[in-house]
Amino acid sequence: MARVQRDGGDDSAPTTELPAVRDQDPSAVSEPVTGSVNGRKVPMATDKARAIPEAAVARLAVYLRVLSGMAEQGAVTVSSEELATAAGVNSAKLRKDLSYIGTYGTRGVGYEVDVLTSEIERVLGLTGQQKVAVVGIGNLGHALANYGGFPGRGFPVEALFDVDPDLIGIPVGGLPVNHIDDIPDICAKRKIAIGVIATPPTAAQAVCDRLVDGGVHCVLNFAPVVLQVPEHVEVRKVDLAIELQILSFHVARNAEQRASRRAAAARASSNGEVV
Amino acid sequence: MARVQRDGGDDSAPTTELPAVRDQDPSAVSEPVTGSVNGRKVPMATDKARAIPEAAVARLAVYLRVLSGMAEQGAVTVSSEELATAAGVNSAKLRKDLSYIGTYGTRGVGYEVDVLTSEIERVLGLTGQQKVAVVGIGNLGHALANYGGFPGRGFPVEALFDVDPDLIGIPVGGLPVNHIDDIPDICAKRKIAIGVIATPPTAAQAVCDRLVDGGVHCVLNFAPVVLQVPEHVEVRKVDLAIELQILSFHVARNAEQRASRRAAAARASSNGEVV
DNA sequence: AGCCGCTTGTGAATGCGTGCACAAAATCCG
DNA sequence: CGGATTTTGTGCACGCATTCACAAGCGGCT
Ligand SMILES: NC(=O)c1ccc[n+]([C@@H]2O[C@H](COP(=O)([O-])OP(=O)(O)OC[C@H]3O[C@@H](n4cnc5c(N)ncnc54)[C@H](O)[C@@H]3O)[C@@H](O)[C@H]2O)c1
Ligand SMILES: NC(=O)c1ccc[n+]([C@@H]2O[C@H](COP(=O)([O-])OP(=O)(O)OC[C@H]3O[C@@H](n4cnc5c(N)ncnc54)[C@H](O)[C@@H]3O)[C@@H](O)[C@H]2O)c1
Repeated sequence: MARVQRDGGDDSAPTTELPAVRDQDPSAVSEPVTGSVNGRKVPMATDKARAIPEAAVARLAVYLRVLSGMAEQGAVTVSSEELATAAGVNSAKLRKDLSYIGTYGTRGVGYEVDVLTSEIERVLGLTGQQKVAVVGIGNLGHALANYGGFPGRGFPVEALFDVDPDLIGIPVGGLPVNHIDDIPDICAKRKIAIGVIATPPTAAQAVCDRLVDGGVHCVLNFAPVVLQVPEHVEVRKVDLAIELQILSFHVARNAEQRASRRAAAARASSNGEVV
Repeated sequence: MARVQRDGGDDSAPTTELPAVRDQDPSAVSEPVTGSVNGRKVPMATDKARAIPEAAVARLAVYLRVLSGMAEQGAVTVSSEELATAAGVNSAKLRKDLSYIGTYGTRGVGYEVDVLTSEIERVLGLTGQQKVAVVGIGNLGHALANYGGFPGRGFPVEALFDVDPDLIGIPVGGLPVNHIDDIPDICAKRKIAIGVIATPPTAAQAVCDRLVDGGVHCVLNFAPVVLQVPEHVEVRKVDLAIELQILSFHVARNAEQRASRRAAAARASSNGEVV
């Protein structure tokens, strides 16, 4: 059963733990069927030590960016309250998120900006550079290849691919475009860690397969299709049409809410309720 | 207190409430279902009728796209199992998602593709067109303005804005670029529903404020900053750097997992365990 | 030194979301 | 016509995530 795509918009992740990937096999194999008798946490995970909820990981990345902004402004320490407001979250949530990665705060004072920064970077695996390849150098691919924000944050774009003969060899953002047939070779050779798919939807699955052939374990997919990948490959998708549709849903919801609230207000104007 | 940005990657939504338009209406309105009687929970929403979890909304949009693909291939009915696999989710989850919007399936048969399509469209508010404005016509803004996938899905791009004098008046994707000072006017006049921000981060908040001035209630933000908006405005963000960092985290995690698994395997090689 | 105020870190409660498993419905078939 | 078969719709239980609330800890002030 191939692992499916993890929506960039959703969440609800099973807390990326280091789990027994196959099935755990405790001493005695329990009944596969809803054995409600789950004993207790199987010994297993010798280093189960950290299991950071996926939702927390996403927020840690936000904290990191906010922190870097604060560092630029000369801040040395920061309290959970400040950081939380700047990141747009609840301060309790922020502290809990930070507690997943260790105890680096000083009670009564706050966190040291640079310490916190490097600890988050460590946990997110940002200590080294992760090389990126972009496939599909069209409208979007051009934008991505030219974007300075990636190399600036430790994600150098080190390979470009397309199928269009007119593009092959042309430099985009200082890097020549290669043919997609070379994806496996070049990715393996350059140790590409992350593949970005910006091809038309029809080509996305084939491109993804080649990336996987080239040893790429992480894929960021802009094409509006659900990619099938082997278990060890992590896919995130960015689907703008879906983002718009979610917004659209809120428009509809609000409109109707307003409508029914008007009705409700009219109906229950006698009460002193304040909403 | 300003409402904060809702991460496009997160979720954890308080279950957006739903219209519950036509459909059956149970004679007696049941008590607020989950109402734990701790005194606190105010009577609240009189029409709390149905609430669609935000996560489900995102998936409904995916189902919709899959359905449209199936319709093109001439499918008339589809089972929850088929649709679920195509959408990359569990079939139980899919059925539960669909149950939020009503009961449109036929037991033993499945769902009629066109019925399901239009019902989802109705719930998502896709029956009409939602006009979109793009602000910041740089690398990314150009790609967005030229992208045919938006108009094709009911989201016509009807205004472009930038601050660069060299760009003003130039048509991009068939639409001339206007100056950002005209945002409020033009948005109000053209009834723009959704604003897309593709400016540098420093300009994003100011641009957002102007969009709100122009009556825009929904914002899709590509700039890596947390926007502060009034309560009634819905913001979703797409942050590519954060997507990459999340992937990076998984690389690190997997590496660590592999390492510790090797160790564990070596340590426990005496057992007959098979991994 | 000792107290006070501030902030962290976390136990516990609650709420959501997911997935299982099954009853209810509808069709098919003998 | 009744039973076998298929597939929906959902009650239920579990586990993750969020939030509250507070004790523990630290620095500074007197
Ligand atoms: N442009 C946007 O703003 C935008 C927005 C949302 C989603 N998307 C999605 O991103 C993807 C790319 O969009 P775009 O606007 O850049 O499209 P585009 O047509 O401008 O570019 C697609 C590029 O992919 C190349 N290509 C085609 N087949 C290929 C293959 N088999 N292997 C490698 N490359 C191949 C084409 O030569 C072209 O250069 C599409 O899936 C689109 O749906 C784009
Ligand atoms: N290009 C990408 O692939 C990419 C990827 C991830 C995130 N982003 C983000 O998207 C945003 C845009 O990226 P880009 O690569 O298109 O940048 P860009 O520099 O190419 O384009 C920015 C555009 O915004 C315009 N602008 C500047 N100030 C403005 C203002 N006050 N009001 C209106 N317009 C203004 C500029 O004139 C320019 O046309 C940035 O925030 C960037 O971080 C881009």
